[in-house]
Amino acid sequence: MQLPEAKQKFIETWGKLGSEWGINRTMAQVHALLLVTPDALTTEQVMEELSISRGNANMTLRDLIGWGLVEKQLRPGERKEYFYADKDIWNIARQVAKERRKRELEPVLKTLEELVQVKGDKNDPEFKTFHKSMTDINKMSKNADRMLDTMLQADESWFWGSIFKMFK
Amino acid sequence: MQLPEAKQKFIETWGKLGSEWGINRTMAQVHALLLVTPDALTTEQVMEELSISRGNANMTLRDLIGWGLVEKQLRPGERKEYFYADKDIWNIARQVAKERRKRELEPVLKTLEELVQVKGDKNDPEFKTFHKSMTDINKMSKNADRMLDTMLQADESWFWGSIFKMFK
DNA sequence: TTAAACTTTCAAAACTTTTTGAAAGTTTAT
DNA sequence: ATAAACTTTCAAAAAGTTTTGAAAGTTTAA
Repeated sequence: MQLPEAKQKFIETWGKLGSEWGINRTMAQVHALLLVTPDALTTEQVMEELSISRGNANMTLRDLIGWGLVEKQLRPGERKEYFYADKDIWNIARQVAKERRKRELEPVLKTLEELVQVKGDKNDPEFKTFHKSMTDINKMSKNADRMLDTMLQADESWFWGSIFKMFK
Repeated sequence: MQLPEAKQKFIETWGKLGSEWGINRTMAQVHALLLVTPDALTTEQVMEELSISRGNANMTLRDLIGWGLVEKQLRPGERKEYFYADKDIWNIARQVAKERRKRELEPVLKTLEELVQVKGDKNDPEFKTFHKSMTDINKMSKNADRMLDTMLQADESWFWGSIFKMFK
């Protein structure tokens, strides 16, 4: 397989993976493109490479910046904006985990907290089952959340830090 | 908040979370319904409770069985099929992780393996960036995969087993 | 100023996914 | 063998999501 074909395949694969995990396909594709490109690209170049419209390219690039995955670069004497993706995969994973936790997990944790509080008749099986499920899910989510938090700060924690070094 | 309202809220929340993470909303909702219901339900009851069509209920229930989250129960002397969800949240999480790894991560790992092999000119920055990204992503994915695998078998591993006990 | 070079917006169109419901299929009891 | 009770299928419709592109907005240089 030659480089251009390989790039295409990577963009396609990354896009598919993204969409299966709730990330807009185009966003994942633009990210993939920037990941395999040594230097920063302009909106125009992204449009060109992926055959997408200006509006789409613009919105997607802004989203990627919002996710902390891409940065805008300005070059002295040039008006165009250039976009560059961090290529450290560990940073990328961290960043995505962080954002999704904030955007999607946190609101759920808040709701669960409420639902655990719901009072009812302790002899009613309906209530018992509901309460147990809420308590269990809440407990596990909180633990997962704490664990994620610890992992995200792994560099600062000797304990997880040393465990993760095994995997880096 | 009263029980029926709380149930509704949980079903809604679970459904939303599912769809944000690439799981069909209805499937997550049916699962949520079964999670807060002490006993097994029939297709008819699921249709009724969630106001969905027979076809949809049937397909969704079969999908849930395919994910290993729900089991079909048959009662002696009855023709109807009853559906029951495992309520152990640790099992649920394990099961979902296992399935998604198999369905979505494995194919990506296979493609990455190919892409790492792609040969090219070592002085071409295009090639260098591509190759480095592929190698890094591949390495991390493999590690994540190994880690997941270890976690899924945590019960059988003294090392992770003892770490996870802290979180259970 | 002005106009050229860019970026952003958003309503409408295209596309994708999910849902419906009626018809076909299957199983069981008699 | 029949028919009632139940489950499955799938084409068409609805719902949801993403993309387009032209127009509006902004910034900069002269």
